[in-house]
Amino acid sequence: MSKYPFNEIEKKWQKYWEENKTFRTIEDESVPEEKRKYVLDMFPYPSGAGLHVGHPEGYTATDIYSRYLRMNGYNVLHPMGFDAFGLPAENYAIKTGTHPYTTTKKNMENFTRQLKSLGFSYDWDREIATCDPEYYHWTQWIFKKLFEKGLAYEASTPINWCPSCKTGLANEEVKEGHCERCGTKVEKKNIRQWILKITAYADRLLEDLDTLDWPESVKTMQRNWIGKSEGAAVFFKLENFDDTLEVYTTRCDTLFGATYMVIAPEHPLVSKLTTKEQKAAVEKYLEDTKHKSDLERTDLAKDKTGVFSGSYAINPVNGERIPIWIADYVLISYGTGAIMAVPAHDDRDWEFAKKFGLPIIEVLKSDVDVQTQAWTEDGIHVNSQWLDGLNKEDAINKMIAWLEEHKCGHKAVNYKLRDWIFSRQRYWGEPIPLVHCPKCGTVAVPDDELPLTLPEVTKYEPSGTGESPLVNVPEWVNTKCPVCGADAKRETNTMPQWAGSCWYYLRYIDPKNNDRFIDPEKEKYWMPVDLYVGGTEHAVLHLLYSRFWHKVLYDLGLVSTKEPFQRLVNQGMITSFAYQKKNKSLVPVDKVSETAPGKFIETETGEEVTQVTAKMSKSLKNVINPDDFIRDYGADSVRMYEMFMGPLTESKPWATAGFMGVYRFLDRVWRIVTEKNIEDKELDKELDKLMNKTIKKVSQDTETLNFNTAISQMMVFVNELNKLETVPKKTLEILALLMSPYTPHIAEEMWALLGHEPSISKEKWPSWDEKKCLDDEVEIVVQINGKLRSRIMMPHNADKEEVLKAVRNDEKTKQWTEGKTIVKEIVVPNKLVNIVVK
RNA sequence: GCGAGAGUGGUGGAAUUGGUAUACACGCUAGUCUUAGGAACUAGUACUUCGGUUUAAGGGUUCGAGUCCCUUCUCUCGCACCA
Repeated sequence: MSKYPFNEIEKKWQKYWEENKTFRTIEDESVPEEKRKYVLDMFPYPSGAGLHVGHPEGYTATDIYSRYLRMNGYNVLHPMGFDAFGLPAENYAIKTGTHPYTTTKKNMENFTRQLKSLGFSYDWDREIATCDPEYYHWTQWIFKKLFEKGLAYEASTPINWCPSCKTGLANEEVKEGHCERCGTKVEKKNIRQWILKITAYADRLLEDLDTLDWPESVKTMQRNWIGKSEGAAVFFKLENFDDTLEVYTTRCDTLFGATYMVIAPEHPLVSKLTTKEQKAAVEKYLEDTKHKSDLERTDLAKDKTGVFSGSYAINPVNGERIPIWIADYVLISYGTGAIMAVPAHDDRDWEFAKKFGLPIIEVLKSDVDVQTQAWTEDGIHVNSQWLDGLNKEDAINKMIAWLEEHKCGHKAVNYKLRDWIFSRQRYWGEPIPLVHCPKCGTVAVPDDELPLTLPEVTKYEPSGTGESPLVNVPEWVNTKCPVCGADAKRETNTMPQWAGSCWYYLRYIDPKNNDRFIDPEKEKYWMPVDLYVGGTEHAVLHLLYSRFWHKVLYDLGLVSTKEPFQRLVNQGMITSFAYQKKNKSLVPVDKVSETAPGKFIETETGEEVTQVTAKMSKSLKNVINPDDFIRDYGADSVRMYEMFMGPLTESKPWATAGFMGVYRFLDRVWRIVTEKNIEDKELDKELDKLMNKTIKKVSQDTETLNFNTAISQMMVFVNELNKLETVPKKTLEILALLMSPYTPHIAEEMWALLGHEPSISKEKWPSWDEKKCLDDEVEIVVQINGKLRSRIMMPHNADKEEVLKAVRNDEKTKQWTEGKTIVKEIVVPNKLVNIVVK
């Protein structure tokens, strides 16, 4: 009995594919346009921990799809690379002095080894790394395009600042108000930043979502993130000042109910509006809010706080004096940082008005007493002079017309989307290719000086002043102005990690081009990406940023499509089993024993625990390392199990027992090929039918990415073959072809054992004969009043009368219909008959 | 609070989109075998008082509902004082 020698087989074929460049892709012009496909994975950050089980899930899915397409005559671009700038390598450098490139390179080598050990059919000649100067040359070049178009600007903006690490942090590096690295409470600090004007593209980013084949959930998240809202700007004259206060409102029709105004503590008019009497109180309030974190400020459950400024505004519609308050429930970052408060019809305003004793005026007919609770539903206007009796829509239109006529307001649109803070005070990122000249201002580094490479530094630690470690390299910072030649200084901020991933899918198309970022002919050949598979965690970051950059490139005529990723599929997360006590606390896997099927206890205490699914974590001891399984059971098993677990898009738990089932399946296939009699003989009718049905199901399910059910069908087919004494060679050839996208190593070996030349990946995908998939005789289900009562066999496509005749003669049916009146007979061809009786 | 999605055996999950619920796999039970291997093979495995009953709970539409509609509950994810 020979055991399935996966280790030997897998090494052998990986070597073959590499040496023969089996998966090298070229832009073959003879392939018609509709036969060119670009299948892309989200490239990984090469962390020190190596691949986790989530990586092979998405990567296997695209690999199966790519191999399937190639066998169906498509020219497929399927590349891989590394998102190689990133904080872990830099933090490690701060701790140990090891250059981030050294760490990153080592990790990339490890990732490459792991990816190759899974047998993915990437064209490795197209590999890229975002930290490679040949690559970031063009990241800098694209940044220059943004800069030249006026889409990059400098501003002083408050950012998250860790006083212990002496550095600014990205939002994603702040966990619950504390520094992810050292746990220190994060503060706000004003730092000079480079900002990209993504808001200029808000409308197009929103509208073009409709043209994409993306999961509805991701589109919804992007829509919410962009957060377009339509309303009006209203100008309020200020009492005692020759100035106006502008607010944004979606309900300008409730203007008659505005009883006070609120401006954010950061609003530029705060000091001007604060009267002498209120000065002390306002200053104390500003000091208090400054120390609150974003989390504390936006916590819905907290009490409203605020302070009266001492000044008044004039309501433009009725000339009423209304007090101006300062409160942190109004955000400076949305709208104008000022609101008109209508406490009768807004929960937040109502709560604030109650706390500070401000008047509440009903302007929409309410079912409740607005003095005791806010009415936030619709209603007909009251107490609103010339709006009384109107509905919401008509009142809004009439009010906007009035405001425009009297020049105290106009229609306005607002977005939640803010401009993208693009600079980081870090070393390990792309240098921003700009020079600050005292005479010429900020000037771009000329194209022939790109790439502007990172200099060597002795210390990776950021300077204490909120600047990047690059400020400590005077010979790099001090330069000449490219325009006038005067002494000038380089920009020392670097780009965020998102920069490199904004356009990497374009570089794969032309990865070695030293003259331009992409050859337009090649770009036209492959773009857009036909299938993009990755996790859902990038729904509003990478996937929004890259759409933005792509649209800028499109406007410059540098790419031919409006959108980069035509179809997006989110793979589900692979979770793990964990065990939960009655009090909902989780118990590590190694502290639990199974006493009976489905019964688990905590070993030490004997307390009953229930099996639940949870994210993999070190503390729960339920982390699965794919390397272990590849070593012990082979890459084909890992690939196939991850596809067999369930639908690609669902999150599902890793069950090692289930994994063994797939391993046994491959072992069984191996034994059939190596131990059974294989003869070149005709298939009997039943086997031929099953084979054709299998080809059909596997083809259709692979096409639609329903890999789990395709695998089920292969198992059904193999279970049947396993019963045979002598196996027809044809069936095994077909099996090898069907398996080859899923388990390419064993399929190549089978193909060779059956006497064929490699590589099976170059063979044509098998086709099925629809006629052979049909059964001559079909089972017809007989229902009486919708309940299953009998089954009869009928020839395929028997006509209605024939079927009914047979049903009436059926003994069991007779028993159920005897003495009753037949009201109706429904016949579904080849499936069922339903007789309704009384 | 708002938005999106999901609830099917002991477990992961099928169900040609309104037509035989539980395919395939795991686990379990019994047996055969022995190179004792996370082996292989055979049979069984939703519940049942054997009439029937079952797709989170209840109601509706229909000849017929896991699938469509309404109500409720639970879970997951995202956003969250966005004026």
